[in-house]
Amino acid sequence: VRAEVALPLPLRQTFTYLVPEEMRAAALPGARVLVPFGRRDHIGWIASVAAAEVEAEQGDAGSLRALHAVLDAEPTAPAELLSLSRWVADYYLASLGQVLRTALPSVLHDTTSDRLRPVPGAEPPPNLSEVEAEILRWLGDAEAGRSVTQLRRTRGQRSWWPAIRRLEERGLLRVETEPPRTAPSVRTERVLRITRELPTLTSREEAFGRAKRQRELYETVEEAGGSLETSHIAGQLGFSYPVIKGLVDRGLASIDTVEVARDPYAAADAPEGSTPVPTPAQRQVIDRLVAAVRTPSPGTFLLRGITGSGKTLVYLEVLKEVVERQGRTAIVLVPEISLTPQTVGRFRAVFGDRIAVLHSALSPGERYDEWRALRAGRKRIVVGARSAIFAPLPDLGAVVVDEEHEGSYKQGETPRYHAREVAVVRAEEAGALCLLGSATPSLESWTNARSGKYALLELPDRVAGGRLPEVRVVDLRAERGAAGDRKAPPGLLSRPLREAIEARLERGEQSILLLNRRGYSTFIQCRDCGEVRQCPDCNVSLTFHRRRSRLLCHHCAHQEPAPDRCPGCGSADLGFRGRGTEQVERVVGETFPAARLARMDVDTTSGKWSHHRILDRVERREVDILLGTQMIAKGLDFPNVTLVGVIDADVGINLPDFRASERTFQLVTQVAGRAGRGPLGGEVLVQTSLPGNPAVRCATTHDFPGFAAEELEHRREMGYPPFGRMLNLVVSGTEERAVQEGADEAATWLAGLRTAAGLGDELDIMGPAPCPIDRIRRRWRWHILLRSPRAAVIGRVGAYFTDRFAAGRSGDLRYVLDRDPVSVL
DNA sequence: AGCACGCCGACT
DNA sequence: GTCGGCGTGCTC
Repeated sequence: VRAEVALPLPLRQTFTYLVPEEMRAAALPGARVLVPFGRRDHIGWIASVAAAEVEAEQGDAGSLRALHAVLDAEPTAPAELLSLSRWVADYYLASLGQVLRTALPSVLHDTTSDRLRPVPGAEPPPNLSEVEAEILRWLGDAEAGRSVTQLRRTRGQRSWWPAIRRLEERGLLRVETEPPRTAPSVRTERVLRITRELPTLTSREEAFGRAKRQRELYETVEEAGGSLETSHIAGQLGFSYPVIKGLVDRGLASIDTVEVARDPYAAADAPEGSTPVPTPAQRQVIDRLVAAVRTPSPGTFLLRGITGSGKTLVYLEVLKEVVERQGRTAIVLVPEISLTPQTVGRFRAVFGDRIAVLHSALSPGERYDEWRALRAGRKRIVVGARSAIFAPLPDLGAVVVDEEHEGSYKQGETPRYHAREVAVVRAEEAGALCLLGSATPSLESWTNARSGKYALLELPDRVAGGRLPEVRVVDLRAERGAAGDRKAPPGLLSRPLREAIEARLERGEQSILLLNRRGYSTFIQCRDCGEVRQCPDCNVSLTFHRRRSRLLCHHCAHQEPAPDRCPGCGSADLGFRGRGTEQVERVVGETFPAARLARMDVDTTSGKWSHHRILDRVERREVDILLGTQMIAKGLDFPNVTLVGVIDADVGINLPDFRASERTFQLVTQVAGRAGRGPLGGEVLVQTSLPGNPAVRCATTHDFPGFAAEELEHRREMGYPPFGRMLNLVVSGTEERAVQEGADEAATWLAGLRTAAGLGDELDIMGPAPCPIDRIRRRWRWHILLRSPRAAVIGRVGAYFTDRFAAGRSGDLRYVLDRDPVSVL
């Protein structure tokens, strides 16, 4: 009997192994196996087992090797998941093994935890082979045993397993496969916590004197809500341990060993008050979905509900039908950033502990626990980000994809799948309902809904008679000319926005300010020689982060101290260009000294639960003005927020990416939706230099259909999605010349394929050209965009390219194929 | 992806 | 003269 085994390598073929007699019962498709591969062992998955008659035809068993072991009594990837993974692998041009690795908890395949233990008192026979003798010698009489990994490390990489098995058979040692570790009940972490507040500037100057880095660290921790994990401070944030110690020695902070912050999701409670009763509009939508979910193939629905229209209640009612009345299971996908205790709380209020939450802060063991609970049917609903689409739920009844337009559903590394598309396929295969929800649907889904491929449902009004907030456009071009407006740099806080904020402060209401750009200023330029400080490893300028007093690269981990003079010519006249959230924070702070500010962007939320800490403060009204990047645009529901200000709606609108306009529209619409969610009503001010731009104009008039119509027209002309399908092929390498030549070669090869396959006008090859960011992490990047009206053409060409062109090459050049790219930067 | 095998410069 | 660089090629 032979098994086809999928390995988590970038090789799309499967490998054939002989299945030893005693493993036959367990060697089922989807089971994990340990196999010898080249000189080492790998964990893979059985893709299929050859039937006896097929085997007879193949002959030649001589070159095949045998499985070392089947690691599962029951396959970890049930048939349903295996078939879904196959689809993902085929569609996104990855190997089945790579997909399974992403789909299943990492403890199942990360490293083998096999331990070798000597058998006490066993007498080694004289006829041992040299390898066998070596293993026994190495193992000695270590009672606790030693791992195969250790063996490899100390004795070298080679295939040890056959010898180990022989020794095991003769009773000279034992192999114990440890079950994957489950979550330790208590984990600890070292946390730096501010113990003394320094409210005034003078007190700060006194406290720190010339200790600049300590002050920067102090303020960084302060920003993150008063405490941060030391590992994070020393790692990602780039402070050294002496700086941490300095703060402690000064008596400003302490280091505590704490039991890990209890998972806030575990404690997420039901919100106060009873579950709302659906409005007639919601009722209608719910009824249609419930009717659908009672049929054998419910299909896919797109629910377009404006911000505040109560989509979550619709989800809850559908889940009640599926889980409570039908006894089936359900998946709810949410963008990672919206996975807040508040969101989870609403689900928990109804379904209690039948819900599993899969979020990024789970340890591998915790993730595995949740996974097993779902698989065993102990939990019936999973709420999670992208990869939760692979949750092992038996008898799936519904898949909900909230904020379906979100780009974060697309995975940025292999396999580059889009969870929304996988959701549609999985639901279809399972006979489950697929429900996509958004206030600003992706143009792909919108088009599918309009063409009838999906059913369209709409919630055009806010619940409880709430109205969409009034939007005022502030034309920055006019503002800039306005005389006498010298209180703030032009373009950051216009007079109308300033007055609006002031009014909120007076009334004790809250404001949200959006600027989708981190840091203080986007680049530093010498006013004398014009030099802009670039990242040494990427072709982008470094962003100045004032609090940390450092220049950071937003594309790699590079950071360096901020210069006080130009490194090129020595001039001290440095210009800080382009504004980010840090600068907004400073200007707003100076303009409204009494206001309590909170800033929320990746720099203030890098600690584990810091973004919940910030949002909690907003909820408790300890914050008057919340400002930040796109992470404040989604899902927040604070009734006391009556003002939303968009500092610069034009950020990103001119990126050389065909989705730039769509993203701008979505962002502005979504953030505008944060205003006026309570009885107090609300107002939105949008500052822009491009009031006529369709994305900006439609967002300010809450006009999704108008935007879609206009943008779709443009996409049609250009043959861009959803009218054409695309594949972005990125060639990268460390030698600029070689990358360009590699890209040329690839393009020529593709052009030849086009001719040979008679694809003529069905395949458009654009490029090669340097990627808009043409160097990242020392690798030069060129790309070729393939475009075709037919998805099948893209699929076939992509598969051909990976298997016939890219597979044959190794070395410095890498070829990455991104199907249905979300961004082509 | 690893990890081999295989041909040309700086070291004991 | 050997150690070691990383350029092709294969892994059931």
